[in-house]
Amino acid sequence: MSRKNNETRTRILEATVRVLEEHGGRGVRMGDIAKETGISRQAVYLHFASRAELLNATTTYLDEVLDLERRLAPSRAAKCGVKRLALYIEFWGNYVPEIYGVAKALLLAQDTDEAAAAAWQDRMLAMRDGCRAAIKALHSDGKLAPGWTTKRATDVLWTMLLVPNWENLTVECGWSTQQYVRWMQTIAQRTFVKE
Amino acid sequence: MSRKNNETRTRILEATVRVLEEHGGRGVRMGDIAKETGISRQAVYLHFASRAELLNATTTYLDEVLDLERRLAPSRAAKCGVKRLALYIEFWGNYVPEIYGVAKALLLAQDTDEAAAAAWQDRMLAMRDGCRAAIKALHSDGKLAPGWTTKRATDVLWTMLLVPNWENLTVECGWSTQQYVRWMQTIAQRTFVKE
DNA sequence: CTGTTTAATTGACACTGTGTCAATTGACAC
DNA sequence: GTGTCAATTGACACAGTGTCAATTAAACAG
Repeated sequence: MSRKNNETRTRILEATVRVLEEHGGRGVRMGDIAKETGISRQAVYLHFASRAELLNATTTYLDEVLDLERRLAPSRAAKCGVKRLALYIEFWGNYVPEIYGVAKALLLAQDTDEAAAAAWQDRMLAMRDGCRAAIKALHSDGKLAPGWTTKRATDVLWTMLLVPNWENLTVECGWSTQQYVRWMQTIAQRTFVKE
Repeated sequence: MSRKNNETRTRILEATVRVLEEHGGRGVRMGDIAKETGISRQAVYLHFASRAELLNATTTYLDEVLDLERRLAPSRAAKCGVKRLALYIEFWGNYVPEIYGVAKALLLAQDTDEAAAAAWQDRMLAMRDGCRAAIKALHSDGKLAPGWTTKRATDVLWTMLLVPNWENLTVECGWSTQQYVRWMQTIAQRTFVKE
């Protein structure tokens, strides 16, 4: 029934996460995912219409499993803008490593896949909202450094937090996630906070 | 003869730049490049062994045509670290838009193509050297802000200047290249320069 | 227990894109 | 003219995505 149906769907999603994480999101084919799930390649298409849809569903699945909302709570509850900025960076910096494989796959699929490009765009716009909220909190505390508009500061914070930046600092430069979070907080502080 | 041979090779490279630029580096096939050149798809393989080699050769070609060395000269000749940092950012910020299409294609080819990944890596490491030189100049002027090691500052500057950051600020956020350069200079100043 | 439903399987196929190969054309050089 | 070499055409192998039809297997309802 629909019960078994959903179980397999979940098994596919779990397998996708595993295999994508293992390969850093690069060069993973539908057949690899099917094999990891323990079903035939064609059976995957009984649950997901296309590779892009599977990748997209996997990000949503990860958001649930990793409890995105709970993780976002501290930054949202921050009582001042400075704190909110720091907590948002902490949240995101710890979240990226967990979604990295899937994110990278979605990012690379942009080449040929229009739907994948749109899905990625969506996720990034959601992240942007978080950045905007942090900057606005800073602004309404009167703590936004001179020279910044809300829009421009949001743009820069958003860009700073892009996945390729985390990727470069950790994978290429050998930083730990903790170091990444600390320094991003420091730079954001120096860049956006008055005094 | 080899004369005609090289003319066609150049025509292919020119066509590659054109068509890649036009499509933002996304979804461009060997056949598209051949068509743009005005030759058959197979003929492209008489000059370049693979897609990755063509993309790689195109970056080298662009470096020559755009006179990379001349553009690098001002930052190299800077008489103080602060100036060098600003000039390097200016150089790079104005260079990226000109190589964007090819860079993006190379970036996306990483998914399946090992050689493309290596080629991109190489280019990025070269850019990193420029960053390191600027940070070292700053350091030997005694102007590197407290808390930074040369290595860590280089890592951050390098990451800041990554292509996806330029892409996000211009394509997604609508910044002009001039705005990008100005703000990157400002942020780098605030982040790395003492006082 | 039987008949129905539904997930999954197998095998085949269409389609696209990369890369290779063989046979042919056409221009230019000697 | 003959040889050389770039380029052409057409065919092919190969990998990956997505589709389809026929079949198996298991769960479920009566």
